[in-house]
Amino acid sequence: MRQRAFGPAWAGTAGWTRLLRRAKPAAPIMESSEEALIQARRDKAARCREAGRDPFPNDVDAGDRVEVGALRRRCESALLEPKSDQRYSPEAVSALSADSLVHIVGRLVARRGFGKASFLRVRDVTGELQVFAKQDVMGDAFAALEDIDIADHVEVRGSLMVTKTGELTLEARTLRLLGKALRPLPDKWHGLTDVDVRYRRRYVDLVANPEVATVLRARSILVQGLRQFLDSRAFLEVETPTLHPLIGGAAARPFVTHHNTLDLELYLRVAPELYLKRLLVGGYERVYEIGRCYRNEGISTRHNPEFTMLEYYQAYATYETLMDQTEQMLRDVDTYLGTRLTELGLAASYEAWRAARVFCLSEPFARVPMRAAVATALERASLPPELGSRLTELAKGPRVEGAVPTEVDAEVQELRGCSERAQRIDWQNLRRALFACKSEGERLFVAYEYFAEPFLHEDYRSSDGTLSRPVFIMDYPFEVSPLARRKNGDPSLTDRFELFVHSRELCNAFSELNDPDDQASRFRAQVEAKAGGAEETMDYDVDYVRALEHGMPPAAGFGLGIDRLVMLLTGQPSIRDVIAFPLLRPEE
RNA sequence: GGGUCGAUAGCUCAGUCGGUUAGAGCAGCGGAUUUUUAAUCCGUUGGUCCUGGGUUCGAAUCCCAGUCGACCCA
Repeated sequence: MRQRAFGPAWAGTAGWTRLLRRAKPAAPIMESSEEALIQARRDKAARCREAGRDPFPNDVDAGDRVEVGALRRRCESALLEPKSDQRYSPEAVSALSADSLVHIVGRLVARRGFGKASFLRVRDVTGELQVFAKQDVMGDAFAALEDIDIADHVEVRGSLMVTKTGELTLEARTLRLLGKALRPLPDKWHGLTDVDVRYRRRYVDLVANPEVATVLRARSILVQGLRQFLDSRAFLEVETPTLHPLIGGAAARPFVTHHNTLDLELYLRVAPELYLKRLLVGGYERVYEIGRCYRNEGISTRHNPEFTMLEYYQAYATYETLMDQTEQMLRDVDTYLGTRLTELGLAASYEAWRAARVFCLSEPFARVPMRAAVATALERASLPPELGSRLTELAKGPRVEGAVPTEVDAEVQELRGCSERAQRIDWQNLRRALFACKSEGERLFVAYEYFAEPFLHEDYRSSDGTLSRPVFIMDYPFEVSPLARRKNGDPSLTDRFELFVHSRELCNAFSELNDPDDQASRFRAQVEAKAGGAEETMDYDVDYVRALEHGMPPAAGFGLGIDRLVMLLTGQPSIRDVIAFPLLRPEE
């Protein structure tokens, strides 16, 4: 794609130079306002060069550079009460700094000129600091300001002072351009709001909307927190292939690709599961992988075609062990997030996210078998309890909208009238889904999805009733769980749970199926389903069955969508808000 | 896939019932200003009104088709 956009790769440097020369006409033609803005900045860069100053120097001595955040911490004792006002005592600051020179670097984000003086605002990765540039202090160095624009990278050396409004300020002695920005930043007050442009030019979004940078930082912290949690429990982080010859590990449509030398059709992995369990066969008892998975599905506020998943596998554990561990893990990473953000001076963001949460992690999570969840849901909707065993009849109604009402339609009308909640059930799609079912297990799963899942946040509440309580839905039918171990005493179910937080699916885990013969029959069922027209199925993985035949220890496995975890804990409504570069249709 | 809404200056937005040369704020440029906080004041540059058709004496505005996006539903 890149090569098509920029010309053949072999064009080389000469080609580039020609292109650049052509792009810079002798007499600038202002075809648009944007070009004029860029040209003005080019002109300033040219002026710098003429004066012997490189607008893109590479000789910054960062040895004595101080981060703005460190500077503020250093001056913390000079803060006046209340400290939240961020006002400083001039005497205290001057006593602390003792007139020593301070060196900062960063991007110029604001500027207010006063003739022979100027207020600048410089931002580095830790924060922002005001700079006061005065001609009488800087002398000839003051002239450097003429070639500097908002958005440029600069370095400033000077001494700390406090303005009469109490703001900690660097009084500049020298100021140097470190990197010319040829394009302006968006509106300083309104920033960049066009959602499409924000995702396409995330580099601008991050500068214009600092809270975006905080969310992505939170993502990084959460991944770090998950690693710490697992590392401290003797898990081994591993990497398994993302190029798979077979589809396996999840019910999803894959991306297809091709290896030239092997002339091999390959799929981008939909899940790492089957490789991780091969490692259990090989003798590792605890492994995990945090990695990208790819599913060829639609794009929505909850789906991006590539997303990051944590999967871990623990030998000699069951899904019950993992439920306890999951509660602990979520509480631990949330605490870690708060701690780290506070250390970074971002406590306010964390507190705001936390205050806005409509769920609670502190109380024990609910644990509800799927059948019980359906029964409860029917009861809460004032629907007849025997409805759960009449699902086949429900599926028989005509599925075409606007068709002549039949007895079943009349029945649905009656059911809908049972309660306000019964009206909110998506009966049409429920029937459509039931119609496609080929087993009791699938019908139970569909009943759960339509009767219970959308209402979990209403049915399971914190002890004071103000927040929703996370709930483990347990014991999934084996037909929808082709890799999970059957339940002792009820082979129609599996030892599996999914965790829902405020009705959103977050985790999926189960005791692993390690009986190779049972696994083989499950694969066969998948293949039959595919032959029957199902699109989201797994392939029969002969090698995986062979691995199981070598003996896999009893184990439990766990999966968690990292993107969804970040959305949940940082209160982001769209998955695109927690992915730096979400998939978009190409420009033009 | 369906529905709703949207696209006007680099950014954020006005634009009446279809009617003169499409406006404002920010940014930019020129000037004034040595403690500002979205600084202020004076002047000023900048437009493929998403694209293509149509209706009309006349279209940013109305109609049709398309592109892209957001939200909701599937």
